[in-house]
Amino acid sequence: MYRTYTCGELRLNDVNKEVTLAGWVQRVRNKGGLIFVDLRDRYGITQLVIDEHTPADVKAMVESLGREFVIQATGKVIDRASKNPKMLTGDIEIAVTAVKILNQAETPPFTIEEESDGGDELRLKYRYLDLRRPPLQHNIMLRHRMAQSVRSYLDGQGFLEIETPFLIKSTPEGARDFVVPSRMNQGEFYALPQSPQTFKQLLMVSGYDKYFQIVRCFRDEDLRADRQPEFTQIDCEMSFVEREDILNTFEGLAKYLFKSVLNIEFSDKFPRMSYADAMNKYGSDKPDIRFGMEFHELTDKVKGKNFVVFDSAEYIGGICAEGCAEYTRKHLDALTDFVKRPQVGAKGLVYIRWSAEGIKSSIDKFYTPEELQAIATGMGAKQGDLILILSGDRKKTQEALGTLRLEMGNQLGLRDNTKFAPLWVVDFPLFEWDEETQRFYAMHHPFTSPNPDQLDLFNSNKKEDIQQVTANAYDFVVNGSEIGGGSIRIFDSNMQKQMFKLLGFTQEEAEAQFGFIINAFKYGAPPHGGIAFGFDRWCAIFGGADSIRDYIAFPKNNSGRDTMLDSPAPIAQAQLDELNIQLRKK
RNA sequence: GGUUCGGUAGUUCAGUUGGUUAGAAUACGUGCCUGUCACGCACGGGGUCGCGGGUUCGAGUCCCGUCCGGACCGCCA
Repeated sequence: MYRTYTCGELRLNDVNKEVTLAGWVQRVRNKGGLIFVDLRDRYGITQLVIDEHTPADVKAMVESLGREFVIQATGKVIDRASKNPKMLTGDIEIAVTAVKILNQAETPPFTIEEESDGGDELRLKYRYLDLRRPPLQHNIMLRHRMAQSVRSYLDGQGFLEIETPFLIKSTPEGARDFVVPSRMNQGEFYALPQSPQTFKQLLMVSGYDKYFQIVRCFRDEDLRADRQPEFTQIDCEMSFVEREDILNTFEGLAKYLFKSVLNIEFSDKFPRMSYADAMNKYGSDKPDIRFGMEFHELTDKVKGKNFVVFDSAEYIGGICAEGCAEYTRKHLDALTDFVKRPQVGAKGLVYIRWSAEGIKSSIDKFYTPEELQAIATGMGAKQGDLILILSGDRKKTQEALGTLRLEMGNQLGLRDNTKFAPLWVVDFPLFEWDEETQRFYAMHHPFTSPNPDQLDLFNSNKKEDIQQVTANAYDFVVNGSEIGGGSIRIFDSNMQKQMFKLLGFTQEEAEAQFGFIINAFKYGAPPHGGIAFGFDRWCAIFGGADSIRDYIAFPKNNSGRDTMLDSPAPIAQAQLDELNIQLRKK
């Protein structure tokens, strides 16, 4: 037997037990006559002690230990002379009588402790070492608990976990596909699924009325801190349901996870907000409602004072930053630079400071103090507050103001990662008009149904009507992060035909791409709908982190590379020959 | 595809206007140390300043190119 206990479980009431532990040497503190060794495994750290009672050969062996050696240590649990209240095992230590080196280790390139000295790139390259660190181990364990809770809840609700294929067919809509060449069908390619969307709808046709899967999905698009080319979804679909049924079922899942993983209870129903409200109040379809600072539209209130910027703007809106009237000119300039960065895209920033000395603004030339005070009061501001105003195109300006709002939230410490504000966003537009290609795209996907009260608009074929159609779709948002989204699907073939028509598909194109599902729907498709959650993101949010990378055991870097494997990589000529693929010279 | 920041010791970083032998911390090695737990003290080894070119009497520092990495925009139905 390699061990009788783990390095995390021994306590004062284990004193005098003869134990054997196994693990990695985190640190050796050699005091001369007295040596301490921190022995680590995934359960914790236990201190080994070598003193004058320890056999000389054991002491010599301990003196030869290096960081990350794998050892087995036997000894007696003793009450420590000097306890460490910061450690769970800090009341005891092991008086070592025997040590065996199970494996030596080279000195690792960074320190493997709570806080590593290594940079991100290096730690990704040696991911297997980074994963030894307690913070990463906690993340991986959190992910495990989340997955178990999801299964336990959905199983309890009668859902079946059903696997769907990874080698499927490429479709030009949506994200770029990862493609896989077929050896047996030369010149043809599989695609890896962006999601099991069509399969789960087929499973509804097959009568499995509650389906779920914790499943890997693939998208060949550029990465972000919260986006990986392969990621995991909690993919769900139900039959004989309306929107309300779905929202209730999965609000139940969310509450179950909050309770079982974080021990946070939500007694009230999660708030719901229309897409239009979200854009008008927060400039985002995934608003962070941990704090207020809602937009106030000023478009009709501030025009006509010869301030050309405002007079020519389609939209003027502002936010009120409570207690920020004392911001210095330098600070305000920095905020101006922030919104003028190309990523945000505002042309400038107008401010109104309402301090004890009175009202001061960047537009004093055009507005009297009384007018400015009226604007401020109309926005619910009081003395001590700072008002920030952007103007321009409606959508772009709202989005920029939304970015500024989040920045102010960050600066004012209003975005506390231990607080959670879940939210359903509903009534999204069904279509997005693309100027470049002069056609509509499905905002969600082409199987999303319009809201039941929108059918006249949906069938009208007029561009201005179509643009207004809202979808029977919903997103689940937590703390400004989109955690999940779904819709009630189209199950009527005439409605599906109209959908393809509006998206600019000919009958033949629709047949070629989605023939299998159109066919399937001819044989008795039940009304159905579903939702998919970004599992990695959900884990990161629960862990209070911005990046999903630390919740994925082996993630890719910003350029989609695995620096540990050094992939992607070229393949052998023989492999290419077998696939009948010839690489083009650059 | 774009914007922006970075690449100097194993690691994390500093390096002034272009000027002597490129520094610190940490890690590593050796020695001392009986209550450490970020142990302490002393000594020591450790550098193709990402790579290529240019300007200059002289380049870690300035210029051009290139590679790599981070954040973001586009993209992500």
